[in-house]
Amino acid sequence: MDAKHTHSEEWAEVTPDAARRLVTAAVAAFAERGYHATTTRDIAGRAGMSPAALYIHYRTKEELLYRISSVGHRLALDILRRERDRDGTPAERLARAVRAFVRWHAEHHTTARVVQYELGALGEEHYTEIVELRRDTDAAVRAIVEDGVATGDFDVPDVRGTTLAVLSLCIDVARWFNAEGKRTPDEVGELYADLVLRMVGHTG
Amino acid sequence: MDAKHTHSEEWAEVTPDAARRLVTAAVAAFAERGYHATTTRDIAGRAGMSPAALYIHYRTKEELLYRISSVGHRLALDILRRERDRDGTPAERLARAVRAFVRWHAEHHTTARVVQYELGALGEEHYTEIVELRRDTDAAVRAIVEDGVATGDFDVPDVRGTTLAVLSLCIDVARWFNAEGKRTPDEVGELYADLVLRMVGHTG
DNA sequence: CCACAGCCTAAGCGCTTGCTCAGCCCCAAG
DNA sequence: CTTGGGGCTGAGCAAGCGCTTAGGCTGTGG
Repeated sequence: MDAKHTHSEEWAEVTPDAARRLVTAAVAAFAERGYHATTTRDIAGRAGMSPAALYIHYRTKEELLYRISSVGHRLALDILRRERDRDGTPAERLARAVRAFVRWHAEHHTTARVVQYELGALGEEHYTEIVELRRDTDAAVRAIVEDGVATGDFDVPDVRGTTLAVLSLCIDVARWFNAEGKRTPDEVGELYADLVLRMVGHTG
Repeated sequence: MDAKHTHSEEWAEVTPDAARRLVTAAVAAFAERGYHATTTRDIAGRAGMSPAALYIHYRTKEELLYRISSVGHRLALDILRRERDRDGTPAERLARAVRAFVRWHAEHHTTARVVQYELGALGEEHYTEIVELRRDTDAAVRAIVEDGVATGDFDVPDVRGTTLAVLSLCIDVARWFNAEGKRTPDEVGELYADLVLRMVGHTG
């Protein structure tokens, strides 16, 4: 997993070029209509190829979804882990983590939508693999919350429940965020960082 | 819209009996696999009928989804409006509204999942009709938040954004709630009411 | 020049989909 | 008993699905 995750380089690790074009086409289609309502012909068409070309790079349509889900989950997890491991007070680290995590979900809301809401379409083996990554995501946020409780900076009666709520809140940004709306990803990140600090009872 | 919305009477307004059996069968199937992955044969089978019987009560599969979505949205909206209009301080009213709204989403999480996450499969006319109900839902919560700001009980810099976040948080319960999990709907409602009061800066 | 591997397409196979239709059963009204 | 209509089924249609196959380009190494 590389350092830069800018918008244009989101799928840089997917090669060759044709395979990457298929991934971006599939993300657009899955986000718009959902996995099951998307046809392989639609994906191939958006990537400028014939339907058969898809099967040179991916064995099935589900494998395409798995690639997207796998890369997406790893990107999101890396964002949280990076902020968890940085210096600063628990409040600073939690605020930074939420800001970055929410910004990613807003900026890449099409990718995030597929990653977060199309899990159920994965095959059994792929699904259990992804669930593992989601447990790690939960653990990363919980670690920061627990640090804040230990130092006395946070007042959290139910750490697991609050962690779940924080993640749920941030993830759901992918569902409602609209690029044509009036809020920028930065603004949403800022608002949510403030709300989450309130949720953990940070008095500042 | 009637007073009681207990588990067994959720679809009491749908008649005749066969039409109601189809609705409950469709809710189960849509919640499990999603609208597009569910076949009319599966729905009819769960309701104990032949595939053709579905079309005596509903013109299309989409109309079944619309019925579910319409009834579900109205039930959820009524819960919020009832608490909005009751007596009490803004904090009490907001806490009660969140408790009841979250409890409904947890208890009826299969219905809620369909209602909240399968909107996109609705036809254009039905979709715009449902979006109207969702605007009303947002307005109901916002009214309570605004009351709290007016009385000085709440500290909310961004009313629209905070309202959006509160609703997003509550709605997402339908996605992750698991009936076999360790939290009861009541416990989740209690936790969430507390978290939401923190989000609106209620000092108590 | 040829050989060959990688990438691609046109055509289409087998199957499932949403939905239809002719006709049956059952029971209340005449 | 006859009539008629609502609720239902078995059979099946047209369309669209995921995916496969046979074969054609194109560029590189010998």
